[in-house]
Amino acid sequence: MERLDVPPDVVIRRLPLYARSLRYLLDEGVLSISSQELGERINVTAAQIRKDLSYFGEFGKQGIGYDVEKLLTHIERILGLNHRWPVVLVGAGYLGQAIARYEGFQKQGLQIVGLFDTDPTKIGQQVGDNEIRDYAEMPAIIEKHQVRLAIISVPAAHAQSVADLLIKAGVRAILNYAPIILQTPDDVWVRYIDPVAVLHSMTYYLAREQS
Amino acid sequence: MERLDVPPDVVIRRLPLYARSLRYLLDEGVLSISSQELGERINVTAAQIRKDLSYFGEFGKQGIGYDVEKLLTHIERILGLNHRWPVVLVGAGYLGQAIARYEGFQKQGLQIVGLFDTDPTKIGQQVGDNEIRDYAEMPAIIEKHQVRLAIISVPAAHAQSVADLLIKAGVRAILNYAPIILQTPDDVWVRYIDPVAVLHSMTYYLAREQS
DNA sequence: CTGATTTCGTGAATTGTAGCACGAAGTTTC
DNA sequence: GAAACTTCGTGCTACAATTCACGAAATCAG
Repeated sequence: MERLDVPPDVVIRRLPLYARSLRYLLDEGVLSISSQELGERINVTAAQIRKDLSYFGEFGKQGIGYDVEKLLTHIERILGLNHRWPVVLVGAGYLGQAIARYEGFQKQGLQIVGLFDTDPTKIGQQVGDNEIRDYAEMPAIIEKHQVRLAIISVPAAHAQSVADLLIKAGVRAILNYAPIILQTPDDVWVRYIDPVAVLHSMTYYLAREQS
Repeated sequence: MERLDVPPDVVIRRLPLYARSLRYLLDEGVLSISSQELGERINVTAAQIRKDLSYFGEFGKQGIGYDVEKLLTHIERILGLNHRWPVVLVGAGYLGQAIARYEGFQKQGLQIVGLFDTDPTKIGQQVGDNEIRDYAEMPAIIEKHQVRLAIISVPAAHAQSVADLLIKAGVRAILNYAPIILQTPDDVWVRYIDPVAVLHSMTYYLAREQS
């Protein structure tokens, strides 16, 4: 039976973790895996994996499990990873440069096609494969590559105005490293990378341990 | 009435966001704020904020709202942010160095007391206030500063063994930037920073937009 | 070929989270 | 100082997510 329900966002967020684990398994030469075993690797229950996948079809075989390569292909197609996604990166400070140099993006279908900063002393510098450009060039680059995905790594004080610029130029999804909540239209997706908040949530538990 | 329920983890994860917003409000000179207004700033409903806070006490005043400074102090105390937390950072690649140089940690009560790498050419180099040290010095530094919080920014292939070392030396909470799920004892807290997974969950929606 | 075993997919039950809505307590207006 | 407002804290309800548990389908052992 095909499911017709819309998959909840929590499920969508787990799919990339399944995909990554399957990539590692493929590298290890594992051909097939059960929901049980996969779950142990990523600390998720077997039932959850089976239910999550059931939103998209039937990919497993009773008594056997899942064919690693096939399931990976399915999940990548579901996530739209069967083609490359052009991404612009705004903010070329230490963090922005580290992001620009990280091969993990390029390897996983995310191609940084533009790196921007306002600092005139930085503009023109080469960072990995990218040259740092002025904000003024952003709309043209976004148009040229049909970019819909952006990463913001500018100081908090500038993040909102950068987001506004990006959205005006056609960006529909933003990954924001700046420690501030962005106000955006309903049809724009925003997610946050917030290490300080994450650490602060852990200090809560550490503070309560009997030491 | 005092609540006796254990606050769920989702609530604990939101507290740092409330705290941050209150810090901004304090800087802006705002003295008092309603749950409604605070909610609008961080895209959370007013009821949720009130309910979250009710796990810890009664901090507001009917008809008025919350005293910004007082509420911030309360939340910081709840999160254990009334004192500094020593942190070790393992992995001094581009990302690790960017993290080490980010002032946001130091400003928010997180003090990096050790920066480690295995690369002999890096050891001894200065990165911001920290010198890159060999793994061999980790246990001593962790012991000396009573470190319980660590950040891992090494390649995925080494993350698990680094986590094992850290835990053995006394670390109880880990923020992991490596794209791999760590296997740890139940009494160790682990959280992940995973920008590729986050971007991949957004490509799902982008791939489905009528273009 | 039969019985034991494995593992999937999924409805049902359980657990967890968020939001509503209202009494209470405070402020503001005139 | 009374009436209109504002806003909190929270019991209750509705919604969402997770886990259980079982029939079905496949494999394996002898």
